[in-house]
Order: sequence, then structure tokens, then C-alpha cells
Amino acid sequence: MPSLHQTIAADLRTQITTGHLKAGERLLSEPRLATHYKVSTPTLRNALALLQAEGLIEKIHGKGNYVRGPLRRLTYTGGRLIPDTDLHVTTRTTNLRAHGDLISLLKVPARTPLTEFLYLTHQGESPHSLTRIYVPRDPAPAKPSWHRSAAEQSQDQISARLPTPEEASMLRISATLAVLSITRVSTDTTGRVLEAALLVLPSDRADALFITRNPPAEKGQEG
Amino acid sequence: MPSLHQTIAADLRTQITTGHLKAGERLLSEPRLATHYKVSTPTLRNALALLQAEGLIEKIHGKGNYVRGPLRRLTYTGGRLIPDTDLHVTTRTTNLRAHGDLISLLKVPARTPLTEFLYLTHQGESPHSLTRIYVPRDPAPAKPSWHRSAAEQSQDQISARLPTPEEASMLRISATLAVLSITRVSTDTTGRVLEAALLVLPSDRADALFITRNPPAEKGQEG
DNA sequence: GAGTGGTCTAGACCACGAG
DNA sequence: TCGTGGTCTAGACCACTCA
Repeated sequence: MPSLHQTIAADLRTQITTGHLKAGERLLSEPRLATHYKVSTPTLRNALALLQAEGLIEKIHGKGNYVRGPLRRLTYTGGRLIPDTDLHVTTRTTNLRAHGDLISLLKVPARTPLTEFLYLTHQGESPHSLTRIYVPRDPAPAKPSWHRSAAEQSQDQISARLPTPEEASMLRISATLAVLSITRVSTDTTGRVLEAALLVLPSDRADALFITRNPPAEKGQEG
Repeated sequence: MPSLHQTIAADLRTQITTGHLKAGERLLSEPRLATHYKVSTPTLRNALALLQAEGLIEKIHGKGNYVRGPLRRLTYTGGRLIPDTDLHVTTRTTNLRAHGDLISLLKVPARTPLTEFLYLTHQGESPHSLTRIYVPRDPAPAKPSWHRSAAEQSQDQISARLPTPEEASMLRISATLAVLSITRVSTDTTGRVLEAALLVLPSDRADALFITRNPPAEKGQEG
């Protein structure tokens, strides 16, 4: 049996996809919607939370809930963020020392001097992606390649999780909206780690895409 | 300022990671925890929802909340699910006709006869992954390669989203726990689509991993 | 200041699991 | 039958946005 907020979400979803509610339009206020559906405000907010997670609406504190335009999704493709046109990027560079997961990611001793490059891409007003790249300061690092390293090999580890409170505020997203977390480790031909990149992409506006070319199939190779 | 349920989640988190609460142990009941933290039950449940999304606890209706063991995460690696040992797999085969997204994915006309292969992997009691593979029935499909097709090229599109209610019940996960959704389209040398695979992996127990080998860096190729 | 969403309260009732 | 988590109610108060 579908729960109440699921039913309400389904109704609003069809209103959006059928065009009864158009892109950019403001929904009724949450108290009004609650009385309309004859539910309490927390229940109605649960319904809206589902639509938000699907990227159908955008909640703006103090203003209202708005129907999202046809999504202009950002795609992370094999180490590259596209479209890379039309993106405003803000940068910050910090020096720090290796700690925590960075030690094993970069395969360096603890407290190794590192440089952190922080990138925040925007599309118009809304932030779209957060990238942090860590480079050992030892071997005289040039500016790292934000999009893709010229490394021999890159390894992308992808998981879905909730954002940390800091990430949520930097990306201006709700703390309950899942993000794609991509950890890319680039190594050179000798196996040395050149850089580690941590990307955080809001799930309502970003995908990742990987294209694999397989060697010619050998007969009976695979079950 | 951190919200109340964030603070409570942080406290419980440290109790788990420091070992004050051990794997498999049951937490106090939610009403008891609520009185202990001097909050209402919805607030306490918000805190537990965060821990659940992080994979630290497991909620079992009618029994209690349990500390998860050291996570045995499943990794989807370039078209292969590992570990593929120790997995129970249940299968179902269905014949249907192309509709909706399947039409564009498989590049076939609407209502083309298809075969759906459904795989549900378990690890012990708990389901771990849900895979649906669609193959056009036209070119006499052999049993599809579950793990990886012998195709010329595979394209993996990855996103994070909430599960559909059906997926949530099949995987026995909460409807609020995000999943990694992987859509893999395999094509042969002529560009014909061999199969489309839809994987659903609970975010608290699965990752995806891709390894890219770059061609030797050409000087000044990349900015 | 008026209206909005964000968070929280203190309960109620139902569905599930185990004895 | 009893204790558990799942869902929902009907409010309250605060923070933010805009006029």
C-alpha cells in the first residue's frame, strides 16, 4: 500500500510532467498545499522532498517551491566535466598536510606537504559541482589539470552518499539530497600517484558516464 | 549552526566508530533514545536516518536498530560485480515489448519483442543488487552475459537517485536510501545495440569503480 | 512586517517480529 | 500479547526573502 506522501508526490509529479505546472512556476505554499491535500505540513513536506530528490522541484527558503526547468544536467565523462562551456568557476588554493584518507589515496607519509585546489562550478546562480584536487607539494607541482590529468592511468571510484553539512552549504543543496561522490586517483607510468581528485555532484543535476572499449571477443572467454 | 538531529547523529556516530557500540549490537529503542537525548521521536528518527544513509546502522521493523558490521561493500568494476563469489543469485526471465526508455536505449521500434533477464544477488539474508537486462528477441539472443558483454563497446551511465517503491521492496531497503543507478548499453562493432542493463545498487553497500588508461601524454594537449 | 520554508514538539495509530 | 519501528497529526518557533 503506497504511503500518503508517496501518493501526493505522484499527483504533483504528473501535474509537472503533463505541463499543468510549468517550468519556473511557483507551487502553492506548503500550508496551502497541505490543506488542499488534507494532510499535515510534515506529510506534505515529505512529498516535496521526494520531488526534490528527483530534481523536479527546487526549494528556496523564504520564497517558495519552484518547478525546475528541463534539467540541464552536468555529465562527468571519463574524467571530464561537460558542458565545460558556460560554467563559472571559482577557485581557491590552500596548502596543508596529508591526513586521514589522503595518506592512503596519495600513498604518501602522514603530514606530507600538499596543495589543495578547490573548484566550484556554477551555472547561473546555482552551484553545480565541487572539486577538490590534492597534489603532493614535493615534486614541484604545476597547476593540476582540473578536468583530466595527463596521467598514465586514472581510477574513478563512485559512490552515492549524503553531503557533509559543509558540502551542502557550499553547493546550496539540502542536506538530504544525495550526491555522487567521485574519487579519482591518477598515477603515472611508474605507479606514483600524481593527484587525487574528490568530486561532489548533486544527484539532481549531475551524472557520470564511462565508455569502455572491449578487446575483440575471444571465443568462450566469458560465461 | 548544526541542527539538533545532526548533533545527535554525530554523537552516535562516534560511539559506533570508537567501538562503544559494537557491530551487531542493538541500539536502545527509539523512544528510549529520544528521552535520553531529550528530543522528540521524529527528531531522533531523523538522526538515525542519517546514520542509516551512511551505512552505519540497519533498521529492522519490529526488532530494532542494529549496528552494521564492517561493511562488505559490493563493487561494480567496469561491467563486473565483485566479489562474485559467495553471492546467491535469483533469476527471472520475462518476455515483453519495448516501451518507454527501452525504445531509445535499445534503438528499436516501439513494441519490439524483448526478453528481460532479472537478477537479484544476495549476501546472506540481505539483497545486494538488482540487475535487469533487456535483449531484443529478434536476433535469437543467447543467454546474455550478466557481468559483462563481449561487446565492442559499453557505455555506463551512472546516477544517484531514490529507489522506486518496487525497487525498495525488492532490495529490502528504505525508500529514502539513495541507490546508484547504472545503465549500461553494449553495442557491437556495427553500432547495433546488443543489450541494455539496468543495475540498482544500494548506496550503503555498493560502489562503482572505473579504470581508465590514457594514451601517452602529448605535449600541450590538455589545458 | 508579511509570507515563506526549516526545524522541532508531543503525542496518536498502524504494521511488523517474536514469544 | 507486547515491544518495536513506520507513518501521520496539529500545531510551535525560528530564519530567510522581499516589499
